Amino acid sequence: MAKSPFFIFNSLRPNPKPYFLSPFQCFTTGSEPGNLTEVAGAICGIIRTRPRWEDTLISTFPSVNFSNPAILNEVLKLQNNVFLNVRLFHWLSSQSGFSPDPLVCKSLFDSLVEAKASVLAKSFIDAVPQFSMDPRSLESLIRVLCEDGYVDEALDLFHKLKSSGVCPSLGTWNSALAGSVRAKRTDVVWKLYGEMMDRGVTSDVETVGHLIQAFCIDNNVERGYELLCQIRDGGGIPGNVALNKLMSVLSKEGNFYRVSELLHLMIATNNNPDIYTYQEVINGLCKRKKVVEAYRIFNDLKTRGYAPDRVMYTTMINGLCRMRLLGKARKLWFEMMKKGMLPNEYTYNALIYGCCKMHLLEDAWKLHKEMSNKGCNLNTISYNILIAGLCKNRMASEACDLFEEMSRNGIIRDTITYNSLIRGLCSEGDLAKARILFEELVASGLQPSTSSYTPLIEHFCQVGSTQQALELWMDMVSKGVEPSIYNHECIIAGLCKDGSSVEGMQWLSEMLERKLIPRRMTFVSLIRCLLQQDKLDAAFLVVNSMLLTGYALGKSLCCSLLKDAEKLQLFVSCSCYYLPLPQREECHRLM
DNA sequence: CTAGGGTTAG
Repeated sequence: MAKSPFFIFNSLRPNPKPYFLSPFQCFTTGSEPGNLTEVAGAICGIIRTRPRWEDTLISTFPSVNFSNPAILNEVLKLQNNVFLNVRLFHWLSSQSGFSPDPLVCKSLFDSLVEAKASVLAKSFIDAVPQFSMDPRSLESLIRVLCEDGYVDEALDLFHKLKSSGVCPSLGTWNSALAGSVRAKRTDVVWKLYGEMMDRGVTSDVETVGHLIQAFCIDNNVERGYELLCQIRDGGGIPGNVALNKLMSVLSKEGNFYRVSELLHLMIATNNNPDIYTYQEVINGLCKRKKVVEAYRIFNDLKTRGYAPDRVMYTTMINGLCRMRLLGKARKLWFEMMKKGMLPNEYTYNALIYGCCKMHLLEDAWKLHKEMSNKGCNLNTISYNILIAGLCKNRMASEACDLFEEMSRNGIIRDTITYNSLIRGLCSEGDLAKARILFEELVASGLQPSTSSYTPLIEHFCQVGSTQQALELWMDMVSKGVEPSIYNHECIIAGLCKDGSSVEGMQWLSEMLERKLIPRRMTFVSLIRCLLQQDKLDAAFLVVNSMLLTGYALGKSLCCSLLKDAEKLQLFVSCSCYYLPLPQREECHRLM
């Protein structure tokens, strides 16, 4: 265990001879193999025991010529640690007079690739450009880089190979495509595939499988499906990973005709659907609110011998919770535990969401505590679910406590966190606190969304602070956030409340110009406001555009208008041409 | 020994 430098010197002392040889004489004859091993061992010892061996190595071994492949190879072999070896190599390279041996470079590089140290191997190549690694080694590096998700670096190597006139094997192309798909870098997928085509590489089913997945990532299921049909007609079928991905997208977009077609195809070609496949089907059905169907399939699978795993249970529990079927969700929760599967953060989040939806905040809160006691990873989403649930149930102050707990636990808050709280505080009338949170949202560098402004604008208008709402509007526009139809309507309602009916009309006409269709209520309140101020002509103008928008007059509004029957008659005779027959009849009847 | 799946507001 004596690893001090003194120990090394002691062990060297009996045979100091080599240190007094000139660099060119040193270990070049092979006549003293014992010395070579011994010195290499001493060098390794220094490197192993001194964290800053770079400072002393040369002065300790002044006569050792590290450019000599025999000695360097011996050191590398003895040291048997690829990372230390590379560090030594890079350091030597920075010393003047060092000229690395090509074989040493190759063996170092190969050991890096073998250790799957993708980044180090790539930077090794970049640092030692004078050596061209052989194409087989480069191809292995491409695979390792892709496994680790460094697809740009892999692409760079493809170009290196290309410039040296070598075309990689299909396996290398495929692994690069696989890595790019995994990293969701479809730009790289298409670039690689384009180059494959240019160089006349014949692709196989695996290639097609990757392309199908890339189309799915690009939201282009149609092309993915087409590709599947093509290869099917040619007698091939890609693996289940690609098919399941296609299934996932088809199912989420509700194309259940094709989902079932794909299931049949899988069965017919002996690519039997697995739990991943059915999990995608069930998830899609739930997303499309066909939870009863999903639940039927889920139970069906169990009787047919499939063993749902935790993800599948969670998906089903989540679907049931979304549709307020909390009882069934709880049943599955216990069933899952009985089978020895513990709920994880996804499962907890699903059930907490369900409890919130059913206004069972005690239960939700209990689950939240249980979750953190059991060491589940509480993340932004778990907090967001409970915060939104509390806010919806008028428990904004409890939600604020959770908000504080987040920062204590080091959980990042996102826009949704803030938006939920702002909404909750506004609906309980605490506009001041909501406003502070809004400022905090902006100050923390998050981009506010339409939903950050909506509750504030809505409630400022409701309490008669339309001016503040208008300021928020300006802020919104200046930050490039698109106001919603509802935002417009709130402002109009606020202006009416303030008696600013003319401004209200301006806002309304701007909405109509921008083809934003207000709710009927917006027209009605503006008309009532104008009538109250005896602005009859203006009121009739608004009535006209309301009818043109396709809303009926309605009895109570007609009664208000009938107070000035003469003008109503004038209006009706002018505008009935525009009206659909039932409304025209309604007007005449009311006359 | 291989890939691939699930969660939040309005």
